Amino acid sequence: MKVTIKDVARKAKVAPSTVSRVIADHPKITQETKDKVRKVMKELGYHPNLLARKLVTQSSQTIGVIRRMVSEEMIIDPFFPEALQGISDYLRSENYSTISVNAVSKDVIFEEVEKMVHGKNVDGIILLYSHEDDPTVKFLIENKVPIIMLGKPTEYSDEIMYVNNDNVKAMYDMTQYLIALGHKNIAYIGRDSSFEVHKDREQGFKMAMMEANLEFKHIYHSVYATNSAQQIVDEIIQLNPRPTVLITIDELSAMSMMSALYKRKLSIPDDISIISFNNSLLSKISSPPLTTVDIHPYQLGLETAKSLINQLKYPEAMRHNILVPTTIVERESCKKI
Amino acid sequence: MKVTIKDVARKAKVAPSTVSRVIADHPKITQETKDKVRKVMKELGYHPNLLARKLVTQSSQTIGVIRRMVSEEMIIDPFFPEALQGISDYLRSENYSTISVNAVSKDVIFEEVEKMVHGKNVDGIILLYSHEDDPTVKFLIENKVPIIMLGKPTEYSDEIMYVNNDNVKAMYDMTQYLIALGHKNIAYIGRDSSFEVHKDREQGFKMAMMEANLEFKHIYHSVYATNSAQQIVDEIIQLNPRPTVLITIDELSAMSMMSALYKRKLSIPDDISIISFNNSLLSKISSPPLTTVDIHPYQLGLETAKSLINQLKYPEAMRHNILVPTTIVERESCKKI
DNA sequence: CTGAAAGCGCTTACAG
DNA sequence: CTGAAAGCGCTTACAG
Repeated sequence: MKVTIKDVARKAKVAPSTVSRVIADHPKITQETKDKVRKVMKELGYHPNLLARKLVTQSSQTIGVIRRMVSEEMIIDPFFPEALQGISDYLRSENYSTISVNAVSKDVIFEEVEKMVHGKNVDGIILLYSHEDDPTVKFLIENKVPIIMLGKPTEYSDEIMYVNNDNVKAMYDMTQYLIALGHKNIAYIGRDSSFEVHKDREQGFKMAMMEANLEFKHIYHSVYATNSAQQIVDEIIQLNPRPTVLITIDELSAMSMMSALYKRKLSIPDDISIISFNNSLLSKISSPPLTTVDIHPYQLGLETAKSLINQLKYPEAMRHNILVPTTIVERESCKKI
Repeated sequence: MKVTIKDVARKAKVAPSTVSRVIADHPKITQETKDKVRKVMKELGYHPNLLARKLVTQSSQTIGVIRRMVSEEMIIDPFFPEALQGISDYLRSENYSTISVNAVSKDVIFEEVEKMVHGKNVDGIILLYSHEDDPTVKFLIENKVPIIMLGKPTEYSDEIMYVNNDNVKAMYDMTQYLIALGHKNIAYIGRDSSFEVHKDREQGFKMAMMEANLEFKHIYHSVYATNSAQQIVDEIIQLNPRPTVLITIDELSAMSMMSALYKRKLSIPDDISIISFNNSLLSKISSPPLTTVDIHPYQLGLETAKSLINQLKYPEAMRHNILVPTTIVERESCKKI
């Protein structure tokens, strides 16, 4: 039933080592023997046992992709499937498999990562999140595991290569865009700033406002839950003067703000404008379609994977981080005033 | 640097086989030697090499999760991350890893599955899709790979165990619910019926309409692209009499319909009602929040994983399929008339 | 209760 | 250009 390299060798009347070399398409094997061996492999239905190969080559040809959700709801954020697709498409093209860990709990993540690193199950790790004081990062650095971060490292920033957007600039640009449209009273709805991305975005917002000599007093930090959105919206619409535009930092946040606004009988963008980040399909099909910053999640994922594979191939190469540019996509949720 | 079972054995003055038995917590090893060996493992920082173990035990302790997207946009459907989470949570609890394949192309999927099966990289496969004439399913059956399907098999239904909702009943119930609310003129927006789920839902709809002696002439098949949504909506609103409610079969479809309706200045649910399926966070935060059928994706995923692991543990056990019940969740997108 | 030995299915110096 | 041998790091009958 199970056919191994020995069976092939026997039937083709060569040594197992020769069969192995044929599989690897070793240049010094004659075409003749290659053909002969390959024919036998076909006949016997031989397929190499990858486990055995991994054991001897000491390489797992698989990459661990670690994702942490701060909240249960983050699971449906369209950023992740798109980034993950970029990662797995690239890894597949390089003949790597991906094994993924996704959890809310820091401890679960730590355990899983420890297990896969010590068990030699992965050649490298992609970290899809970045926040302060993360034991997993510490562990990976100490064990010299090749890693790359999609996002911006808070610690060990000299040792971790990363791929990211320039989030300060992205938000700076977006704010300038709003100002150019005539908006002066802008409300900013961010998120928990223990994540680097949110710190950066907030900073970009403040920079642009300061430069334009505008006040930035309406800064909120939403959590994913919907009632918090309603609460924020209710606060905002009672402000006098009322902000003319809401900046949200992802599509899920934008959607819940819109819901809350509709509930208060406000229409978008006639009564109030709203903009967001990501530009997944969700932005296109929302009502109305969202003006948004395209952060190119697929591209981010792809570059991240590429960068890690490069690290594995050329461990001595110069470290360098990659910034994927962002672009503003105009749709119908934001009007000129 | 690298510490193996031999190093531990030497330092603990026992045989490697004893160390191995300590790792496995073999009952016949005295507590004394266990303690001694474990102490040395700690001191040396020993961690078992999982690759080696897998090779000798002929088990990979990993499950392949295969997903096929009919369209690029399907990638952000919130059904999948929730189902996947259910799967990976369960697998982790049983000490299995998951390795995933996600692609649009049938050929890519087939190749990847072939590679992981032949390479002994997986102990079993979870199929997250079901449609006609799928070479991957054929391959898995022929190679006697343990599989389970989340969805309903079209072929080999005697050989494939599956976990599913009763989609006929789910849609039948929903249609009855709408009829009870006073809706008589109902438009149904389904999808490509080469997927089993869509056939079943459509059938449930027709059954309920027939039973109530209502006509069901407004049946559309949307694709994921937004312009098709606008087209369908434009057709529907010109009908005379105009349908009072739209049935959509997932949240993405619902969102794009709502967008298209808003563009034509119709308000939901005052001018027209809309209902959907899934009940992820998206339904809650949409504007207005969607009345929807909860198909319990997390539970579906969990049961699927559980069922596969059971198959692996007890290969001789009776096959049985699992149906996860659905529930209607009332929100604000559908009114009584 | 523990050890010596064989073996899982490959790859890769080392010879020739 | 190809083969014989050793070895990757474990587990598991088989002895004792």
